[in-house]
Amino acid sequence: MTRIVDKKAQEAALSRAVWDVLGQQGLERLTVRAVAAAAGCTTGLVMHRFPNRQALLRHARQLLHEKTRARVEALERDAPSPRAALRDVLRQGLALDAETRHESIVWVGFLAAAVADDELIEMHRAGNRAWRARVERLVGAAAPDWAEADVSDVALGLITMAEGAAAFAAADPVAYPPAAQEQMLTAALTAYGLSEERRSLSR
Amino acid sequence: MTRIVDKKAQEAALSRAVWDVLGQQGLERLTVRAVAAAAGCTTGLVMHRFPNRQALLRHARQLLHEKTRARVEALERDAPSPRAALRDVLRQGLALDAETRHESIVWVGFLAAAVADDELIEMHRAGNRAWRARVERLVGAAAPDWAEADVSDVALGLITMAEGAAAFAAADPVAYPPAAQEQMLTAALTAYGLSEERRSLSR
DNA sequence: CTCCTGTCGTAACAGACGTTACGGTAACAT
DNA sequence: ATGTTACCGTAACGTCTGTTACGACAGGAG
Repeated sequence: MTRIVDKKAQEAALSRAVWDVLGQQGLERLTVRAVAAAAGCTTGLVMHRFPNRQALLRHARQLLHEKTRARVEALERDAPSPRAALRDVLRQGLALDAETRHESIVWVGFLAAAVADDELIEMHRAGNRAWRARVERLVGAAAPDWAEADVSDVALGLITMAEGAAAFAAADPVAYPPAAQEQMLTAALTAYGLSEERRSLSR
Repeated sequence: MTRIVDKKAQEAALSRAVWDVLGQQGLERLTVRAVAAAAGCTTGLVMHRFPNRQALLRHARQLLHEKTRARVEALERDAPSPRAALRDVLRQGLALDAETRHESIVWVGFLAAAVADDELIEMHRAGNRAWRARVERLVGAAAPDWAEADVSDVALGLITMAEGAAAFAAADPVAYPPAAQEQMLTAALTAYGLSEERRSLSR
């Protein structure tokens, strides 16, 4: 009939191009032409795969969410203990290397873009609430005897800290090197009584 | 000689217009025309006061930084104790009402814009480092017997938590109501042993 | 009053933008 | 081999962008 093209792979490649432009040139220069150039094609292909720029951005946002979720699930599955799982899952959200630093910049870019796009902000909220629920579950597993309210407060403190640290480190890698972020996370987990080293008796 | 116009006031009004557009329409719609419309003037005045769009954005960024610094200094000056100062200063960084929520959106917008503007990112870094140094000083005053490294780790955990919470709450006010943010902050300060309620003996 | 200097609205410019239309091309079915 | 259908590069469209140029206007100085 017609020749076969891997549409999903093309869409993923274009989404990666969106991440590249967003991370290296910023939201203001995130044009269809720039994405096409980063993907090594022309605007013809981009507009053939997506009805418009909005749909392209939304697909790229969705794919980023799925990517991080897969990474988190793998970390959680492979963790030797609930507290290790909590620590590893939070750790992956930091900006510790070039890739995660890039991801954090892209995350901020999408958040800024969501101001002008109702569906983007809705996607952010859905993903963020799932993320929060996950960390609450991990905190609950790491501290089974805690009251629900304490689990909620601590989980919130942890996810906001991780996200804020990633944003700070992405914007100023020199001032926030990986070691500083890791020590910050360790200090927080220890303070909350969620460190793996020695179990705290209670809060 | 010539008629007198309050240039500083005009620049401030235009900067407020930048904040308005950035917070309500987002970075992508932050055009010179939109700023002029929000300020109730035309592009003629905008381009008469600023050499170009970049300078307008940078001035607005600078003014936002000075605004929050003034607020923080007042809070710090009026605080009854070092621990109250720390708590109040961190609290003002949260997104607890419409104004601070708006400020947080604007902050994210400027951070996203800084990807494409070397001077904006440099301004962010300078302001952020000053902010970090301030909180480190406040933590040191609130816990005089701590080691320098501990002060640094805890201060970093606190500022990243506050910034992350503001961003989350601005993007999803329903899921992150003021009470949740305040409880999160209280829980963190208590966990770190920086609560005002009862002095912790040591970390 | 008459300059005259700074103010700022109006209008236009070139370029970049998202989007549409079209056509050459390549691969599959027959 | 030939027809057919989807693919996608090319080019154009109208719109919107930052920026420039110009001129009308206002108010202190002489």
